[in-house]
Amino acid sequence: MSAAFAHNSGQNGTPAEPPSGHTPAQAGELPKQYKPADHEQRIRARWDEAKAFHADPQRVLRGEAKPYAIVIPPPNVTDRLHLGHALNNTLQDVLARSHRMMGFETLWMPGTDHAGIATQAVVERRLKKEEGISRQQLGREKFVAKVQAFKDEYEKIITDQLKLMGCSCDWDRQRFTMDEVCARAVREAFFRLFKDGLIYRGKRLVNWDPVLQTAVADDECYDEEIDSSFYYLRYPLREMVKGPKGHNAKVSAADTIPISWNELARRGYPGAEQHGGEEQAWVTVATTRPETYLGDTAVAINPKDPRANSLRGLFVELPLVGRIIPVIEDDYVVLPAAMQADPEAAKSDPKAVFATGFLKVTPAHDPNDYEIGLRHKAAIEACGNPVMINMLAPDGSVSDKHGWTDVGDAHLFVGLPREKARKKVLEEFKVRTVDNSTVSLLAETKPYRHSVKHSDRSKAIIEPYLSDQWYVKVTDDRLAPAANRALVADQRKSEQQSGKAADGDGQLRFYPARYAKTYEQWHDGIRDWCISRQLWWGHRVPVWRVQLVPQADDTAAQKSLSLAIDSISDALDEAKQQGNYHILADMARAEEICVCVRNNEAHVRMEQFAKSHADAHPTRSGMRSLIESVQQDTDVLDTWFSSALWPISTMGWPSPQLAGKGFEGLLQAFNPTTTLCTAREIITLWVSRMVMFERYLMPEKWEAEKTKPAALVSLAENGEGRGPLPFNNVYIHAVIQDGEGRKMSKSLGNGLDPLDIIASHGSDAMRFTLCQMTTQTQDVRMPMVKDPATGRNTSPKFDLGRNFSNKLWNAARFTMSMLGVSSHPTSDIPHPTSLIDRWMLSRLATATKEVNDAIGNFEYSNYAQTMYDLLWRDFCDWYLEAIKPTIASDKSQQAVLSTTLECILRLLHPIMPYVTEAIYEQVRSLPGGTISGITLTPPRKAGLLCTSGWPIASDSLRDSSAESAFERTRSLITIIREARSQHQVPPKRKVTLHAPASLLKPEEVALVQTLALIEAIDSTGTSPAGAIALTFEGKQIHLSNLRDAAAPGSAGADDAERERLSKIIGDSEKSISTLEGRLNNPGYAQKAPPAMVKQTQDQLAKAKADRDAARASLAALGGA
RNA sequence: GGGCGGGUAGCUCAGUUGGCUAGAGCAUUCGCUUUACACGCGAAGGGUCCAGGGUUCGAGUCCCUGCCUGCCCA
Repeated sequence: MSAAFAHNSGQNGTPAEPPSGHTPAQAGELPKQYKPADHEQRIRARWDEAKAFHADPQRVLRGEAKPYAIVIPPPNVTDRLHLGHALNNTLQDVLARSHRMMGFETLWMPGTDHAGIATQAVVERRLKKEEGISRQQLGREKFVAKVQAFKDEYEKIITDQLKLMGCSCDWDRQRFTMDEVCARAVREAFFRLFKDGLIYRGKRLVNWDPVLQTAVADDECYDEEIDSSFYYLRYPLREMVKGPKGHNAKVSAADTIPISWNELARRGYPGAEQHGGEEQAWVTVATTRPETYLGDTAVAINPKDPRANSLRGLFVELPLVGRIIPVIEDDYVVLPAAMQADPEAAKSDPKAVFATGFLKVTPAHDPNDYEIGLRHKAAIEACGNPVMINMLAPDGSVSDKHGWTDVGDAHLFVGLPREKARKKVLEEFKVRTVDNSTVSLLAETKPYRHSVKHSDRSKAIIEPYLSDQWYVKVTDDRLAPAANRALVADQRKSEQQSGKAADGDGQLRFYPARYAKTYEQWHDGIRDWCISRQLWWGHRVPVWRVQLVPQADDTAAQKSLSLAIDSISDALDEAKQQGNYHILADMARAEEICVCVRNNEAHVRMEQFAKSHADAHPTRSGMRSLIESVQQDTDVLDTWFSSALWPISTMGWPSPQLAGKGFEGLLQAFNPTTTLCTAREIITLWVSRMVMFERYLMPEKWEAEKTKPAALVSLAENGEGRGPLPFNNVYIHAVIQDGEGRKMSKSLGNGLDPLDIIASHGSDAMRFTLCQMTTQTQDVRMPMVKDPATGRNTSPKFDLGRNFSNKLWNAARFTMSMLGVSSHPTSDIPHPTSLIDRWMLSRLATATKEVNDAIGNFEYSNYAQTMYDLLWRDFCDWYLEAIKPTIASDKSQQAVLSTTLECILRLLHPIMPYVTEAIYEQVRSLPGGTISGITLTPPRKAGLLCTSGWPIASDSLRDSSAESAFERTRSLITIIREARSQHQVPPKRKVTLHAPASLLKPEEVALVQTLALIEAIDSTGTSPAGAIALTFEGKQIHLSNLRDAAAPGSAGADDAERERLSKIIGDSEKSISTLEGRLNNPGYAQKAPPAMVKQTQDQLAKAKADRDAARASLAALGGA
């Protein structure tokens, strides 16, 4: 089957496998190779039919099972899943499946995220490409319908991908961040935060994408260097001649006069005398964005600048605009390199090199200037200017419609896009001069390469832009600080430092622990969260804005405001609505009333109110004379707002009753969820917000609340940020990079599609490999190659998992063939006493413990590696090979074989669900028998392995004497194998071992015979000529009968033997010198633990014995 | 600028409280159509554990400094 076939299947949703009509074959008929495509679809169908992954909250509430819950980090519907998703979801599935088998009532909640800006951008691009129109041309309603259709398409692709990966999600409960259940949660959360004053509207500088025309978050931007220039503009200096006009009245040029260089010189301005005496003086500002001068409201100088003193109290006039703005002093201004304390050092700072010491201050168009503007509000406003003057339209063109009023002669720039405006400004400055002089307003231009913020989605250069946005006041003690208090004590910095429990109250734990620090520091430096986006795809802000008719004076305005509020309340019948509205108005400004609606019913009423207002006859008095317009806020919420509610919204919060039938008891049973499994950049974007919201929105006494009968549980109470956590553990996994350590991305073409891997290697192989590479580091590399046959990317790393699946398959095939031929076991199986069986059970018990520890600590690589060694090394290489002669007749051994295989299947199932389930179909009907000390609880549903019990292996099975005895036998076998290989003994030839009878017990002899191909052991104490000598535990033993006497090649046998012995002597001597060196160190015997010294002495004795024996053999050969 | 990782065999990575004469898989070499598996079996070669200091009887592991590299936050 081809990769292309499977790939298509992902898109149309048809499972990848060809129709097989497969019924479980008899053991003997199983094919030699495990073909994933022959099984995966059938297995998945069996899981689905049995509803094997459907969680029942009632079992938890009745106390029949403990809960285990994971919510999926909802993938964006923007695109199909990549390998990072495959990793993330495999890790979750391993947790879900293992805990389900351990007896927990396990809920893995699936779903997808609407991904506001990302999805809108993709659909907009599609629309432009396919239909050649913009979303504005299509209109909001039709556009949203298009996005909805796109979402449906990708939601299906993603769901199918997850299913093909084998994810054991509770598919009946699948959610989408914009479905009705989640939307209810969003409205409720917004309402409560709004009512409690934790959501506000404010004019701030945001990252503005002028192409998509929306605010974007920092994480939706990237920095990229561009070639640009520093432009040096001259602003003519003036001084005020008239006294203060009224309070903050506009100062005009007429209120000021030009100031000359002579006057500046008189004021002590260094170097003023070098300029033209009575000509008007100027200052030079350096900028990369000259067009923004239209919005300048000050010019700043560093107070340490020697020129500052003489300029204090002066002004500049903005050319063409004519605006008079003050010279202010602010530490932020970078001093030119020459003025700095260490001019040489300053030369490495490009800003200092390019600086003039004067900074144009444009608060509405630069974040630093914004801060400066706020610091010097009084000085700026004294000139009659607002601190912020916005001179751009949302599309990035120069505009006098968005807050810029004193246009003056600058009208020639209005309407120009950013780039054209820049050119035009430079042209105008170049040809104009400072009054009364010949000095050009444009001093010079210097090329400058610097980093500029771009929008991820449109690639446009970000414009810092002043606009009205909604904010969540996360700095409030009930939000970010409460999130930090949620950390467990030993992961909190403050408590680690003080050594005592401070105000922490939570159980939130990060794995690996270092990420707690990332989390804590994020909250320490957090700023209020801008939650509004000027998009069409998302949850619309549930606030209606009521504009009032302007009134003649403040008193009238306030009166009209009160009347309007009353009339709105009446219209909405607020009293009967039981607090479903929150009406907010700024009494001082009295221009607008905000009505926040809590639910859909309230929304509909508000809609009707708006309609009735619009329909009202203009001449009628009453409401119409008070209210100008009524409309819902057009913004939508940041995607993370709905994501932040995911753990509770998916379970029906705020109203399981309204959410529907399947939601009863879900929150009570599964909240807080157990573990969140995600990537590290998500700590700040998502983890933090989920903790803040849930702690704030859920009832403070949730532990007590959730034990009440369902009907009495109240979800409507706000805590003070002391509510329950959304999850107790946060596991942060690695990021998969390509072979060169680069991020996988579409543009680099180095990404891997999970479905391609599944098609070429099988789902289990992919999962095993991903687990195996998941260590505690932060990045893992995945070398990628293009498959020439399919043209698709793949990686040879997945061969590991494919080979391992196949190994398991064949081990099972062999086991079945062995047990299939035997008669059914009697009811009383003797306790296994043979060395090899005791050894196998001991290894099994040890591995089980290691796997349990690994799962508990999220050590996926250890888990996979332990299973690899158990199955491949212990079970296949040694156990299966060793039992071949005895298995057919040994009932006890049959039970060990059968039980061990079943334990391996169960232990491996969470990582490799398909192949283990497929084998289990066969194994269940095999004769076996139980082994005391091993508990294998039968499946709960439909005989499925995925619902069977996790194996329990008693510690009593761990048998150190069996392990050491086997270890000793194994080393003898290895020595013999090495000698055979070096002497090129034909692989099938059985040789003769000459060794004392006391060396090995009979069952050990049997193992050596089987595994090293020994025909017989000769204990007569003699060995024939031509026998070779081996050293085992410092004693000489011999091997003979290596080949037929007449066989060719025997002539060279002595040389081979000499070479072999020389190597042993060399290796031994190297060891001897290392070990002697250690023992001769005087401090060693005195300070090292005695057991350590003893061990070294033993090692030395053995090395010496090995060397001496090899020397003796070499001498006997007549060698050097 | 602040924080967090990584640097060990040709490649990808393990190496948990210091005890190591440093491991695995892949790749390489040699031998095998061994009736579970060639997606396999047996054997072999391959390392200045980034560099330099320090602590210690003993350092891949702990401490300091530096270099390279990646990520997150500003």
